[in-house]
Amino acid sequence: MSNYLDSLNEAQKEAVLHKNGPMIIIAGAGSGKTRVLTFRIAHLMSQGVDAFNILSLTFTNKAAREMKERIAKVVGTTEAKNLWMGTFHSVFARILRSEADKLGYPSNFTIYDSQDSVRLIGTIIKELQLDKEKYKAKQVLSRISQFKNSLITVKAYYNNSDLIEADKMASRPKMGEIYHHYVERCFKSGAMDFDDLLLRTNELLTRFPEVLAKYQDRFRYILVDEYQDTNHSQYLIVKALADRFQNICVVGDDSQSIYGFRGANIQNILNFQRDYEDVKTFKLEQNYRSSSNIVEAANSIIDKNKTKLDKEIWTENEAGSMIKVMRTFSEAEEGRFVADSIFENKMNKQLTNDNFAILYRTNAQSRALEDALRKKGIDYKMYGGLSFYQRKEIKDTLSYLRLLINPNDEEAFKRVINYPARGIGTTTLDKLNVAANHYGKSLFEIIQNLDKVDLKINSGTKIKLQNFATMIQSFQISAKVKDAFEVAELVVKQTKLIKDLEADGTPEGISRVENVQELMNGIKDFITEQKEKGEDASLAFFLEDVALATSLDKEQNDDKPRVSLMTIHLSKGLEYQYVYIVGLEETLFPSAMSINTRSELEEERRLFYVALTRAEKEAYLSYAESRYRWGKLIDCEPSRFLEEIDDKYLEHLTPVRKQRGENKFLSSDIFGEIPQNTIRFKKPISKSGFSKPKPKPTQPKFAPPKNLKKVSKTIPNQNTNLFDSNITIGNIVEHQRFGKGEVLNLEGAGANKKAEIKFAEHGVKKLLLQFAKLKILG
DNA sequence: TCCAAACTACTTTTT
DNA sequence: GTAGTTTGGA
Repeated sequence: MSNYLDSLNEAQKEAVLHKNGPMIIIAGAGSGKTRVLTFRIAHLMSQGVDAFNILSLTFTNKAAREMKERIAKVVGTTEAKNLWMGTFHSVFARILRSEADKLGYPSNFTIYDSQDSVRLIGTIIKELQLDKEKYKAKQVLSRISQFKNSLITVKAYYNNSDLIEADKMASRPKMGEIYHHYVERCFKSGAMDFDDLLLRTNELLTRFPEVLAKYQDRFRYILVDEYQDTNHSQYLIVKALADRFQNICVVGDDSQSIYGFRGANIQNILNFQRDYEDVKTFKLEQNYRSSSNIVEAANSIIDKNKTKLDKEIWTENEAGSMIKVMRTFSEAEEGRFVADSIFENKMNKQLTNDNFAILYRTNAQSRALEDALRKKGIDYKMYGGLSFYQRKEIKDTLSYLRLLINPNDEEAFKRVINYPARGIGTTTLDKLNVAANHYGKSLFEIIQNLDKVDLKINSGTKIKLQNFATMIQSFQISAKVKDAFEVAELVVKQTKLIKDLEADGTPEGISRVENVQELMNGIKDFITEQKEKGEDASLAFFLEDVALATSLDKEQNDDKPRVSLMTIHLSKGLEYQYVYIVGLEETLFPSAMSINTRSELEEERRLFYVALTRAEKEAYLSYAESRYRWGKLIDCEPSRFLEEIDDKYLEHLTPVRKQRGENKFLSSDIFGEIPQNTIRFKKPISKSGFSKPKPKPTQPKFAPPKNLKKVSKTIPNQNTNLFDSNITIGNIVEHQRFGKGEVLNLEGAGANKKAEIKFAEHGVKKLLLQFAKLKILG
């Protein structure tokens, strides 16, 4: 152990060696925080603390796994295994399962993801016959989420006239009612949403003192990573558990608090010293990760924030290159610039793809970047976005599995009752719903007891429902003797789910089949791995793992090194030699939603700080002058954050565009042109560098022609105005989805003009020319 | 009840 | 530009 200590600096060593009592480690970006946490846990164990008595809460399950592995290297695998380590959600889901009966929940409760929650709220809004324009399911959910994270139960809501008044003012007077129904429906379905996992834990610990005492006694040492991103609900859990022994160690960096939107409370870390007595404070201020240019530039940004703890991040690393700033005229050019630059750096420095990351503010930005990388033949992997587990076919398959584990799971039931189609439509489902609400039973209980309820459904439908119930019950029986993979296989076969997808025949259908097969492989891998580790390999646990895995946890194991694409939020805690931060434009980053209050803007600024401090060697910042957003081409202004970095850390790049014939450049090939290289020049120090002087005085030659955007907008679009075009009978046309076909007949005029077209693969269809995007081939 | 075409809303970030 | 929802015809 002692030789490990030698590798630490003074501040780190002190933090590792401090044993008892409350402590806070304020750890700047790249200051070796994970090392400190790892060694601290290892050190505690070497001092005789039992692994069972240590609870360590991390931000992702991946981080927990990695830390466990590192600890295992110091103290041995068997010992490390006994550590309680994971995200708040997964650790407390585990505890809630074993204590579920106290709260009236089944131990096999389902975990609703946001999609399930939104759907349920949508259903409730419909049932209450509320205006869905005023009550947007997503917004309602985020409001309810706020309540839950602040421990405002339905009862507390009704006792709080301020909240009621606020919702009235927002013309949503029925908020309480929706909240009430939502909580009841979740409970009846045996389901907890993400917030429930924390809220119910709090309920468990407050309502049952003996349970609290038990876990207080178990978790004698508690460590919380990324403490700046904990919400009130998490704060209270930690406080309750640590109350007895007060061996609480929180680690965090207020400058990296970026989850305010989901209820994270930066005050938790700012006030930690006030919450506990005799708090020891440790500051890790030396950055080992980044070049000093990057560290200092990042400091110059975060200095603009008013709310923060006092600390000074510094580094001994050499200055390194300037931060490169790139202005491009479109998002497509931005993509090409990034791809070219990665390619260039790879070649010049003989690096593999995994040394590069591209970070963006919103997931929607990934498309242009992916296109550019693909064209350049650079392998990449994208994190987040529409995740595998959120795809329809995957959710449907999982819903069967969920339903057999917990038949009361309403959302799962509704997804699969008529999928694949078995003749149970909305009418029947509505009747079932009415009955379920009337009897206070779940949908599944209703179809199990069709004889006892008066549903006014015909006998044919009744048989279909009974068959469905029987099928699910047979799965349940199989699940008792078979393992998760075998059950899943049975389900996929019996329900003809794959067959249904295969019958589709379209490319999308084929990829859906592949996805389901991929899921099956995933289940297989999961249970083999769990069995090897001697851990829970049940279907129920697989479902929990899926529900609580973060996007970073779901990394596909793949031998190829790949460039990483992700949102800045996801990049927290990671590091790469070369980092590209794209889309530095006003209303995109900072987001238009976050420029109204000081605190929101400060969070955006912290986000930028996080992004920049991911870089070890070089950072590239880029912005486009125009970009497609919500389907329209809009003009963009450079982000204010660019101006906030001291110019002495920056170097401005401009793409060299082909000189010969700007006409060609403006042709429809406009997005296919690839700049061959980049030219570097140091820009004179001037703040106005980012405002848009056009034409740009320094490099008029390279500045995009003023009328560029107009030109690109008016590229003849063959899709519009076609309804009065020269399409005639006998033309061969191509449709986006249906492919090639022959025009058999035309009818109507103007906007109502329709064509009857015989498609090679899809038969004869009648299409409104106004909408059918037809290309005339001859 | 089902299917396909038409329409719409979406884009801030996530456990 | 896309996914999910609504509509209308069979």
